[in-house]
Amino acid sequence: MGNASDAKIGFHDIKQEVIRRVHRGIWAPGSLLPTEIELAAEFGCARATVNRAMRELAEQGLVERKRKSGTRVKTSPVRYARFEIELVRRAVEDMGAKYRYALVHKSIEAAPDWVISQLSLGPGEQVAHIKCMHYADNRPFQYEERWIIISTVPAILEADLETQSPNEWLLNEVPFTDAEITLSSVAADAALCEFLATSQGTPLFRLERTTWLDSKVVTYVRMTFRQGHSMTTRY
Amino acid sequence: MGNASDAKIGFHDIKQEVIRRVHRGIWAPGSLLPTEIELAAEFGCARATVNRAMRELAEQGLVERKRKSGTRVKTSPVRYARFEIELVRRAVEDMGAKYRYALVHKSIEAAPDWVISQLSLGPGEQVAHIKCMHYADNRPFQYEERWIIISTVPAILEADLETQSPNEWLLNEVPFTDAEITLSSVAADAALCEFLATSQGTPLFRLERTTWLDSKVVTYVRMTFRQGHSMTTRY
DNA sequence: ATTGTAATATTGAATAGACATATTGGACAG
DNA sequence: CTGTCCAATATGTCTATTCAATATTACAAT
Repeated sequence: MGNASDAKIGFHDIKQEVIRRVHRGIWAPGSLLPTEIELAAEFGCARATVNRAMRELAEQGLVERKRKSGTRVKTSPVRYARFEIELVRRAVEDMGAKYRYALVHKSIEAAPDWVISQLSLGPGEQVAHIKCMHYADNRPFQYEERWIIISTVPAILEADLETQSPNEWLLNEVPFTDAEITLSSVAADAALCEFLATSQGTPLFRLERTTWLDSKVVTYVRMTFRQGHSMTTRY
Repeated sequence: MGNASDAKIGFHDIKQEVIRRVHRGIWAPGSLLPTEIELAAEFGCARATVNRAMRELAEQGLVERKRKSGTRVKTSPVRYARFEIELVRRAVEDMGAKYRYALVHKSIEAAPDWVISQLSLGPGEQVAHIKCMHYADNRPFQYEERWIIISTVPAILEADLETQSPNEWLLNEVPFTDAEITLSSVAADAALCEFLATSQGTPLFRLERTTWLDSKVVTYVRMTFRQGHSMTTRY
């Protein structure tokens, strides 16, 4: 077993120690850290162990690594916050409320100019334009407006969106490789007032997402939440 | 060198293949995956390689792993979006604008009731209450209102916040172990109108953050951005 | 001076083997 | 049937070694 004084040190310990040293200014922002080999010697472990620790610290944004150059402390340490993007159904059910979905509008049309420009589509590209509502305990929770690119997802033409939300349908039917999410704050316009039962100008939280399948746009969606909605994360 | 047909497969390839199989339903949600040893045999690589692939997929939220039980596809695949939380100075400078900071107010006082309750402080806890502005090219960019717990950070009493923003001061002086971030949408009130040069009721994007050092609250801050601000991430 | 090239240092990744740790499920006693 | 204990097993981690990728540096050729 080995006695208490020489407990083996793992990549966790190394991470902690490196973080401590950076915090204490022993390794200043911008400075070059010892090489993996030197650190392995210092900590009395294999280089792979140091490598894993440093790799995770780089992932976390504390340090930057480059082959041959070495590892250095980032000058302005970036913090990341990871938010869970739930399915609306889940978000509602997690609150302990009853979820209900309703399709408001579905049409096949040529993409409007602003959509074409925002998504870099070809002119005259056909899209499915969908509007729908998500309710929590029969009170409006989220208004969703979505454009699905037909040439990427032809199956949407036969999809039944009366009972299943487009998000759930897409999740089951269409894989995607990339996504971009934007969070913002918008004022309720006439349509939003009606659907979200609020008054003109009310500040609302909006999440927009575009998804791609290998450089072809799959869909662009705007989800606007009821008044007072927020997103929280801990780390 | 080996010929082209037997290129070595790496953990990246394994990740991709697992993702593909889950998407295609070959491995259904909730189902148990083969063990690392079996997968290593299938892919013709070492178990450590499979391990890394699966570890990252678990990190990503696609699968769940438990010792002895094995690895299974998550029933409701959670998507995470990771947002970069920059220092305001950086955010402004990254836009190519000139950053300017101004302290608006600093006082030492007993924490107001709502702060005590929100942060679970003891009654009569002393806090530094700070208000300040961040400008981009001399136009308002962000209004910051902050409460710093003196018993956790006594050094704040001597901090010079005329030239350095509290955020930067804290970053250099005080480590923290946990943080909670909340994003929301708020209407501009009288104070916000004045500082952010906007009109009453304008929807604004707000980021709130509480940080702890080992279960002791360090600070709570509310950062409200100018009209039109948004946060974007790609994954 | 500039450009090309080769040597070299450092991280990135894979392998095979070993031990550690948590958890399940069964054997067994009560 | 119930609770306890133990063995089997899958993941978690570490080691030592090898090779690959890549950025830097030095130096030579133009």
